[in-house]
Amino acid sequence: MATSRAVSVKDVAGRARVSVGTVSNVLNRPEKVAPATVARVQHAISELGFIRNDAARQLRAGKSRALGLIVLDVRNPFFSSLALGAEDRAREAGYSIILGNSDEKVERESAYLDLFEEQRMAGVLISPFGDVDDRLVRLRERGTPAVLVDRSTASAGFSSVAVDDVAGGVLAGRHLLDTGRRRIAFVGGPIDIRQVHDRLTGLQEAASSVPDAEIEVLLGDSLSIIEGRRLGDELAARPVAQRPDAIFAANDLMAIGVLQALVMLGSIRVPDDIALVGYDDIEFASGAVVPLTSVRQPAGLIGSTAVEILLDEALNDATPGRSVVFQPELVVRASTTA
Amino acid sequence: MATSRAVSVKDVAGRARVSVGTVSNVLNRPEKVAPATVARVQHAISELGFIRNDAARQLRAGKSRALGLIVLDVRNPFFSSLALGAEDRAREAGYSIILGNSDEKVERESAYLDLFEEQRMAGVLISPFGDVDDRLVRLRERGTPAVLVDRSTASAGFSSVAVDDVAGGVLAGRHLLDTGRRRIAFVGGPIDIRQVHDRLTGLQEAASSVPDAEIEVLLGDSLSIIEGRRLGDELAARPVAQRPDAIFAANDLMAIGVLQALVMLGSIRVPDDIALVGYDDIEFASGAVVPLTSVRQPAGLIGSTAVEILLDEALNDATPGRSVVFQPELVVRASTTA
DNA sequence: CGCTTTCGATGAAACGATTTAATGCGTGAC
DNA sequence: GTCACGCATTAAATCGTTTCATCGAAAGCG
Repeated sequence: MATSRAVSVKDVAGRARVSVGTVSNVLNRPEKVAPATVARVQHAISELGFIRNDAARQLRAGKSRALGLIVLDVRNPFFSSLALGAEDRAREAGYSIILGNSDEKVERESAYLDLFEEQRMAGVLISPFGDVDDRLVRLRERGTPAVLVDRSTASAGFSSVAVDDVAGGVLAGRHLLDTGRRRIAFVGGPIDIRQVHDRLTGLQEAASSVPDAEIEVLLGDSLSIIEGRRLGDELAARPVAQRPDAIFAANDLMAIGVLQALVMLGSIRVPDDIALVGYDDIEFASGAVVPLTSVRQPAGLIGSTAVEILLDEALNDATPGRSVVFQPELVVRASTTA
Repeated sequence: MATSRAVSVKDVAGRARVSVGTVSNVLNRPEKVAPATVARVQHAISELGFIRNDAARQLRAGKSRALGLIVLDVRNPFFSSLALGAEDRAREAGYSIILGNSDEKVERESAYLDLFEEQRMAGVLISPFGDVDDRLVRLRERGTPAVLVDRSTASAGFSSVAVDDVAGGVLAGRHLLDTGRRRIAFVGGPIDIRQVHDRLTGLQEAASSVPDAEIEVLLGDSLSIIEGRRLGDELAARPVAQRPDAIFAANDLMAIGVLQALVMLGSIRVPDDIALVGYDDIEFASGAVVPLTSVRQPAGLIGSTAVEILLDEALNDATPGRSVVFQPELVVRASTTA
């Protein structure tokens, strides 16, 4: 490597004939420095092509200027939108977002928490999969606040931003029941994912007021298109009499998978034979084979609100434990109405 | 804050009655330390809950253990998959990925490059939007190699991993022509995005051998569903005689938008009235209103290969300028065949 | 003309880990 | 009994920035 040794504040100071302290001041509070000196230093900076070393800065500061975000699945458009909302809000405040993908796996989730801990993140946003309360408490003790996204029950006094998933489940269930469906299958992922659990609870709640309503629960390994298709295939393979007349999928990814299994492979008509409701209202829901009725969540807003709260706790020592809950909204499309 | 001051190697050393150097050795090369000492130190570490400060480590090392990845749009499943492939490969090597979203904007792209430069990234992967060659050259001079993803022409001697987009365009074009289409509209985004340019070039190349083939070019502001829908609406609003009989969209997002405009709003039949080909073959393509014929790219493989090359350059000083080009593959579905 | 402010700039001391050259110590060879 | 050697450990230097106490000079005031 012909790379010459990196240029530091020391070099800049030498070139501009000032002390390193002054260079630092020019960088961080130029108003405290005489205009002529500022100009001289800045000239030296650009002449030498000086770039501030963030590691040194962080070491001194004891804290990073980044926020960690751990989501269940980056490939889910709901989470990409959430991440985008978070990123935009963070950037306004001069922070950046480090995105981690737990992929619904505890080891990966835990590995990212380790990483964020080593990096002394200014704060952590997490859509938890495993039981991370202890980890988050430890982080908080070390001065890194955490905010739970997409989880309404504020465990261990953490702030949270979420959508009322039980209400969402009720919305979906009631809609299906209102349109005359009685045998509803819930197609979900791991039940220990809180979202899955709550949406199912909402569905059951809606069904409890309708005497002849039956609910069947099918759980896959993950909330993905593939798993949706697998469970859809299972349903399609049944004799007609044993099929449900409606399906509520835990998210749109699964719903799209189910749709593929029913309509494209199983030649079952949606909604005529089976009605279908998804969750999240991702952009692709309206463009599906049969446009999907879905429970909409304001993904970007969740992300930006969570960052807002997190920064408030990180910068202003705001008390944690705040809990923002958005209300979901049912978007009716062809998959449930003729 | 009741937060007690952070525990450092010094505290661990004190507790284990060894020097800080030994603690560092236990952390980084335990085999150099007597087993009994290792045990004692590790015991102290867990007793005190010591977490290594990455900033200090990096400062000393002069280099981060992270790779930066800048993509045009995280919400595009193609890029999420690419990012996932990159992340997996990086993790195997003990590196992490910092994901940046340029959103097809030069300022944001540039801001991420600044950030990565300040962080002394071990390497940078970028799917470039603006003209970033100068920036990348500067990074390289400072010891941070860069690999271009999704861009085949290796500018300024950088390595690159991409798919032959011209070939992809030819594939799409030839398929449409083979199925009897003659008036083909290309629906794309900013033509200065290389992918858009090359895919169009491929289409034109395919058309050049068919005398009565006509190509019309419609360019939107971004490669998104929304823009696709807007351009689709434009086409749908035309009198029938002035409509094309086929559309090649620059990516699946646009194709899905076009599809929504044609089928759901414009009641134009696909493929009967107009055939449609997309690009990327994202997971949602097969589940679209009309399952989409698309040109498939191995997104995850592109990501992992790029990381592989990048790490090779970063760690082993491998010579840059390597260029890996994957061949695209046409996946035919209902949007082009009855 | 002295005395106090004010302003700008300085220099040294952190921050927390890694790395090096040096040290102590016991062992085996002669 | 001395010397050399290998091994485990240590002490000190280092990375590049920020911060804080300090200092000098110029300016304001009576």
